Amino acid sequence: MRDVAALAGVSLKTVSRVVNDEPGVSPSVRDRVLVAAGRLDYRHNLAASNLRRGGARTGVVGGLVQDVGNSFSATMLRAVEDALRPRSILLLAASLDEVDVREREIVENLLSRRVDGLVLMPASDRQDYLSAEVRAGLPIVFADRRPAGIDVDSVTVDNRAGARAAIEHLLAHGHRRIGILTDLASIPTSARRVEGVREAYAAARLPLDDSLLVRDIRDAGTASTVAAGLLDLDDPPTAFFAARNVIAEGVVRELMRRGLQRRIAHVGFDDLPMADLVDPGLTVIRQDATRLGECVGERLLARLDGDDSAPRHTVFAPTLVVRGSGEIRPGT
Amino acid sequence: MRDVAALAGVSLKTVSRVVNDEPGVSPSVRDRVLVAAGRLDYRHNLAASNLRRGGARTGVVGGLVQDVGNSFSATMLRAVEDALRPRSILLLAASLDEVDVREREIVENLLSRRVDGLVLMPASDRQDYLSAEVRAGLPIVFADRRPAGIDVDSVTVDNRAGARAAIEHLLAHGHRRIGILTDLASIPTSARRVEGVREAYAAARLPLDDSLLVRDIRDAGTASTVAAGLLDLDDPPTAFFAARNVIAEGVVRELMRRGLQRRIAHVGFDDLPMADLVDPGLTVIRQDATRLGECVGERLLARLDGDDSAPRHTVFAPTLVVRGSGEIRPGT
DNA sequence: AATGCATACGACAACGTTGTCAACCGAGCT
DNA sequence: AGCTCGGTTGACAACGTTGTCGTATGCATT
Repeated sequence: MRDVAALAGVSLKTVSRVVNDEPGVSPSVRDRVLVAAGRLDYRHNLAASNLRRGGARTGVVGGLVQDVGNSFSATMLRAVEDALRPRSILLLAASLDEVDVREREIVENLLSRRVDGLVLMPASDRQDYLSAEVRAGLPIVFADRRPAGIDVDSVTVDNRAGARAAIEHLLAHGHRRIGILTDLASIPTSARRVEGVREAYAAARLPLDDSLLVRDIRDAGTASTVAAGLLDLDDPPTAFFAARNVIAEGVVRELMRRGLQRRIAHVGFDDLPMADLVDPGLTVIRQDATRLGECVGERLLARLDGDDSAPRHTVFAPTLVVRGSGEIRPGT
Repeated sequence: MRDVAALAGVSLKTVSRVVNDEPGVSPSVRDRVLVAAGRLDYRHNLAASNLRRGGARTGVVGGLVQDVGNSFSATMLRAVEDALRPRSILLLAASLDEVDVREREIVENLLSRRVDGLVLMPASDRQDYLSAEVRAGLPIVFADRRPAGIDVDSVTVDNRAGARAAIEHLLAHGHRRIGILTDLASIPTSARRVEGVREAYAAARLPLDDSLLVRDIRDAGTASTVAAGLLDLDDPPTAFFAARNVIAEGVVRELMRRGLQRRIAHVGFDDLPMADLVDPGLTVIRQDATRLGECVGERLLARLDGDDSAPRHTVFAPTLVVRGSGEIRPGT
């Protein structure tokens, strides 16, 4: 900027006025400055500008999700991005992969960068390390998971009710032995779904065979292997509940491999792009990632606009989408 | 920081030494400073630090893709993120949606923020507005599309060869009327694929019926509609080539709706998560988004490490994945 | 006792900006 | 001629840090 000022024969402040489109600069001077800036490849330094302007906004919010590449996380992030675009707020995105120390590290990093807000799909089980920021009024919105240890906005899905609906659907179709494949037990989302499963059994006054409940499944390949193991039991399940999208994918693959896709029922949690195109169509508990993301974005903007009302916890009800796989009766 | 210094009864510089883990601070003073910092909710300000340290790194790179929510873009970004994580470099992600002014705006914004590098899946047809940055040595890597107007690293797939392989595969199976559904003609990627189609026809000395070539298809719904229109012709196609993942999804859906999925052949470009699970399995030209992203990340790191060799253009060969839908013969 | 030396700490300037305030200029007024 | 006034422009400090250099202290050496 100093060089531009020198080349244009004006003061620093005048260059500042020009790059900020402030009034009170004669057209001829403005032109001289712009030419000089162009010739010197000058770029305005937003960091210095933000620093000088004091507590002003940086125009960046952090978006920490489970996996930027997963369709659920990615779709949600996209919706958040769309909500922020009108204000030209950028998104600093990162994947946590359920690793809690990574969450801590990245959050600290983002806070040092003075992000204007945080969207968090946490990997940790408590987030009290954020309490200073909460006190300071930093906008934080939890996505897909509830905060623990601090009280801030959250937008989640009723996982318990969704899982319960899935199991009730299968029970209603006559199934009594249901293979239940679920994610890391440490993830609250996953824990809630297991609770929903137990609730459904309890409500139906039926016993849940714990040997059919397998936890800590992280990818489609493992899901296939686990499904295979259950199918090889002497008394195999007549139905599966896959508590996450990649798990459902693995189960479908194993059922197809064995040609059992029309004989073993299957309900997934979380929709997959082509779930309606497999045969039979995959019955799922759908959670609308776009709607969730929109709501997260909305909350964040409200907080950025100074809304300091009590934290709001929005819970969306997931919906059962009937497509065929979940309506197969035992012994077909 | 001033407050922390005052509370701890030390100078600014000493606090700076403590927060930066510099040597030469006695344990007792260090403790006093840390306690004071904790009590005052002090956070180190990275922007000010970077400013003072001069041209040092900001630890952020921009990642501009077509759509953060699309599986191809998202998977690629994820791979880039993984490559950058060991250096704790963060990714500022944004979707361009093929809107070229948005690309300009966001890139300018990122440059003002002094990002350390740029990953760009461009929406514009020329990027000469970046030439000053190229001259200045800013690491820029193009993903999935070649740069135009500037010369920087790029990592792409051979779209022409991929499309040609798809058409040759269908021609080899006896098809002569192939419905070709493709994305915006203005996207170079898309244009290359159409070139590949023409090449295949030319090599086989067969005429290409332009009425079967439909461009500017942006989503699965439109793809379904277009496929329906072609199927309703007096002389309908016996095969489809869907030149992008969402288009393939739409075509599959329409074929299934009409129960034609075993009678009309279909080859897609770009894999879909469950493409092997539909019946018949979807034959595709697969491009490995993860591998592409890894390569982009690698190039970026090399440039960040000072590699100033001539720009490298890595081209991956997409592979034909045979699953059934592409091997149906006409008149089955 | 005088010297050397390492260790711990602080004063100050600078990074690239911008808000504040003062200075200048020519035009229009009394 | 002296005045005010709106429109331009510039000097300076400050934002929160850190690199440089200087100073003070304690301790071992001669």
